Amino acid sequence: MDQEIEIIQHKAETPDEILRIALKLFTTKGYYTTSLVDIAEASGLKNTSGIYHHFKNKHIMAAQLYANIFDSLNISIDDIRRKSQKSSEQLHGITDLFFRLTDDAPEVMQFLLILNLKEFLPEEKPVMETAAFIKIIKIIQAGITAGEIREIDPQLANAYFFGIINNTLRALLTGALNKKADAYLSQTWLAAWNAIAKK
Amino acid sequence: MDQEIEIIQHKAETPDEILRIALKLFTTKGYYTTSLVDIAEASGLKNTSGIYHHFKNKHIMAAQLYANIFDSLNISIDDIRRKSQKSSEQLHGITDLFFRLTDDAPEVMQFLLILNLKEFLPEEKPVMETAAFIKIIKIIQAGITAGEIREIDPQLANAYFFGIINNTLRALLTGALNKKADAYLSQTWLAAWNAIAKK
DNA sequence: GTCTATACGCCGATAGAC
DNA sequence: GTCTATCGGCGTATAGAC
Repeated sequence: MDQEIEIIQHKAETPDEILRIALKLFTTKGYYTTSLVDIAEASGLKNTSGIYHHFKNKHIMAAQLYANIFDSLNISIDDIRRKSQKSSEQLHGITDLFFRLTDDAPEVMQFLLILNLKEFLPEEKPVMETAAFIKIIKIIQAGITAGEIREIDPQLANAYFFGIINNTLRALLTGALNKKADAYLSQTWLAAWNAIAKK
Repeated sequence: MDQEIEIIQHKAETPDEILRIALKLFTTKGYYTTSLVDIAEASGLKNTSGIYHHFKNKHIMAAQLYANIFDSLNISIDDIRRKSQKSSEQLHGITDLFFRLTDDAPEVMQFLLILNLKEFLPEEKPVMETAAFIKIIKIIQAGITAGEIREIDPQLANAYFFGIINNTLRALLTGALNKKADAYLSQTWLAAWNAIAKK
């Protein structure tokens, strides 16, 4: 028992740490209900001035979060596509990723699934037009061509598959389901895949 | 050809008309990005004062919209439950309702599916705890008991079924799918029901 | 590069004439 | 019950000392 240990009030000096804290606040409170004072306080700063040292303004913080999240998603999807040729396995990989993120980085999934991005990032591409999600549509198209997935509008197949996946994750993020995401992974994957699989 | 007819700039005097206009703006622009000046202008008023005549403040407009929408949803679900005993038919009725609303009152579905209500109505019940949605869980539970729906956590079955339904409607509302909602109704109902039906 | 202090604008809200 | 005028406050953003 080391009684000397002090509770260190964590101070976030680096831009990345401040961004992480902003993401946390944006996803729990909302973008417009989070003031720069909130972000400064949560970062252990006395002022908003420190924030302006790293970011030109509040909006650019949101834009950078958007870029970071969709970029890393895009990279992850590239990885997944490289590991396997089959659409079913690629979709399984993406499902694994989303469930893992829900347990390990719920703010990221909140950003993707709960926030109304169009409201505070109107100039950014809608989710479905980002590189990452265009690739998902391509995976589905390939699955249809290969005969793994039944022949329906790829956008519709996407809505069905990720409807089940994302809505389950939404239920987890809002507390309607209370185990860890991982506990629902295998059965939810099956339900989602069955919704679009051929035969 | 009646050349005398003038384009009448519509003026919204009644509280209900103003509320409808506010809903439209909240769902297209967002709650915080919609000012009372915006609402006044869209209502054909020169000032915000007219609005304060009907509503104590901006927040209460959102709260009233919330109450109206969930109340009428609750009533509709009661109607649907009265018409049939079978869970499958009740869920079918709710699916019909949601698709019809998406075509006829997209702002209402936007309010339910796209807006992050917790951000500007933090004191209201989360969607899943409203009377309407508690009844949906009851319908699913009854379906499990009756052997129509397979034996899984009702919250999970709800996530699957309405994952497919709502995500399809989201795709419609955001333009990823471009026909009328009605065009996707029958196949989407089938996909959603198959995701939870026994055997 | 973090502090104090402060400017500036927008928006919600009110008072009061008509 | 709609207008004019205006207030107060909050939140973003900046200037400048240290």
